[in-house]
Amino acid sequence: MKVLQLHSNFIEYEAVEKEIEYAEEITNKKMRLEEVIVTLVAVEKNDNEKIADNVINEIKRSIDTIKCNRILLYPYAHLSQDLASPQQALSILKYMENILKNGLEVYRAPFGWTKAFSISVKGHPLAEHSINISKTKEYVSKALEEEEKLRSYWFILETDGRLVPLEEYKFKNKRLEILAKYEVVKKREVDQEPPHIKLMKKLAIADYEPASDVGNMRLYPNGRLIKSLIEQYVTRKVLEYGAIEVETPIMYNTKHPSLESYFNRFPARQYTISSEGRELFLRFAACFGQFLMAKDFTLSYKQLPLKLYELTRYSFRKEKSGELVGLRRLRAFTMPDCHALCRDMEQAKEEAIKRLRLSIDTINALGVSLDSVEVAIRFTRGFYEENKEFINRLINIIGKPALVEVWDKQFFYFVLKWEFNFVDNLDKASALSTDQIDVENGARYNITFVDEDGSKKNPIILHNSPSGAVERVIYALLEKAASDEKRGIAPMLPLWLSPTQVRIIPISENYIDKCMNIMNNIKSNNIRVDLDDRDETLNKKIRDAEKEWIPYIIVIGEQEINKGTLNVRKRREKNRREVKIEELIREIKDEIHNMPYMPLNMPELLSKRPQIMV
RNA sequence: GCCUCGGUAGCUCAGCCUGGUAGAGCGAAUGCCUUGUAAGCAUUAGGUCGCGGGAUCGAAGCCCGCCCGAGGCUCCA
Repeated sequence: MKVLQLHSNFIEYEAVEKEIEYAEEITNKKMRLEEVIVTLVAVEKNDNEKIADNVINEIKRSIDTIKCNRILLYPYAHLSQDLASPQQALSILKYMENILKNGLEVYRAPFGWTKAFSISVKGHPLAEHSINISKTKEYVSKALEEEEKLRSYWFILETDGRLVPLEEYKFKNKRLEILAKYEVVKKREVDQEPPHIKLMKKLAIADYEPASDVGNMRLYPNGRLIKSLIEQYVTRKVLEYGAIEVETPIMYNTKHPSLESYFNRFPARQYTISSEGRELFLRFAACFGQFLMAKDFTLSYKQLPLKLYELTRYSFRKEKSGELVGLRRLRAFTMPDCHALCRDMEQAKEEAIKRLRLSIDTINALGVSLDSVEVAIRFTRGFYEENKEFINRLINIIGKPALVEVWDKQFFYFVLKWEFNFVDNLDKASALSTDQIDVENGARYNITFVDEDGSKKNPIILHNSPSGAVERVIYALLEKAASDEKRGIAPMLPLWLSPTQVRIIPISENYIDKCMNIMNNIKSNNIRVDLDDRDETLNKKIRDAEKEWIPYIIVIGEQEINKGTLNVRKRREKNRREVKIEELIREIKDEIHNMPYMPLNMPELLSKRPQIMV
């Protein structure tokens, strides 16, 4: 709604002729008012009573300052390019008139007439005031709306394939029980903040960015380094599995037919932006881009399964503002997204098994581990009846009981979905790795391959994120560290992810040169090493290094220089020992094995570093 | 969106109830100290107390309005 308020000495208008069919019937064609706030109003397409309420509040606010309580509502279409229908506009105008009458002297010029008018506007600074309030259009997918009506049946799937109704199951695993309650009852009362939020700030990994939208984080150098290493590892893993990496746009036209219907099958909220009259939305996964690309491929059954991969930086989901928590739940996040186009259900099932193994390997290597994750599998009853053996294979590989949700009919685009849920220190569950068997989008996006008999067919598509969102992996690692700390274990990140792996501390500035030599030696072995050259006491430097969770601390003084050894303090073992430099390098390289390496993401001298957090 | 809490120095926070010269610790700068495994000492700089209005001789504090942020609830990667 667009409104222009004019504090006037007088206005005179005359209704000349009906402009539209819906014009109001009127008695007084001429009108003159004095000492009045003329309020020109254009009602726009998406306006409703709630918006009208907001406008009324604005109007009242300015009236209070002007101290004039006579007001003329004057329909004035030319304020907007995006008008509501006449019926809608008139009903909202009448609504506003009624509300405003409560306490004000309100007149309304007739709607739907061509009018002649003269006006004399006062000259004071507050005499003219414009108001523009409009609904930010939010698309809510049908899937999201209908999900609420969805009827689910819950079970626990035993590793021998037995499906035990949830209410009959005796839980041996507390976390699985937590996940089950979490999913089924869908309610948890907790009033603490999750421990990873303080940690992500203290370790200078990530923080909120008030100048952005909520759920869009800033990543400090440590966070960028950690995230980059995880991204590299997952990407390498997926490429080794045989996927082809591509890159696709992050925004799409809402009017595209495939997207519009897909959108209505995916339960998520979107960011939308308009540009040159088009409505665009930001992707919530890499599906669209990859499918739109795949439909232009010429494919034979011989080339299937075809695996496409993209690391989406970013995927956007406009979660309700109150749902966003630290690194657990974001509006912009990075997600590896790997689709496999399969010839038929048989091939899809074979491929799904491979991808389950891939996902298990991936989270194990990342340091989250299958042990610290609870599995949920969801499928339609029909799929289960026909594929019991396949589901047995899944649970066999997983090797522990899983929560099962069964739907009577197919509600989403997939017939089966599994995910690994990390349960945190406050018993909150959130999904990491996932895979889905999609039987709709091949046709929806018109992706085709030529089968053995020469006919064109649509592939079955698998949607796998082997690690889940990268930010969420970091969240899981921090929550694990916090839980270690609670149990009296020194918290730390996996060695390959530690921003500094080795810190060298000279006893005094006299040894800095020698330390530089040692540092360069270690660095040449692809180990992240830095040097605390600040003018602080030894104790202070040790303390600071411990606060940063640095896995190896080396103190260098006269003794070490003379002996040619290193005095190493190892965080996890809380001990000190003397080793030769080659031994230390060997030990570290063995532990990192072949996980990715990136150099230090800060100056190697601490004295040259900006101080980021307390 | 709803509920709750919050916004004071670069950071963490005290002061607010009961109005009267704006505080501490950490960090920073400078100097002293030259260190043997989790905080050495001193000095200095640093604030539009989120914004606007009201009542008051006087507001960080009381009243009203607004803005911003966080956590929780529903959900997902």
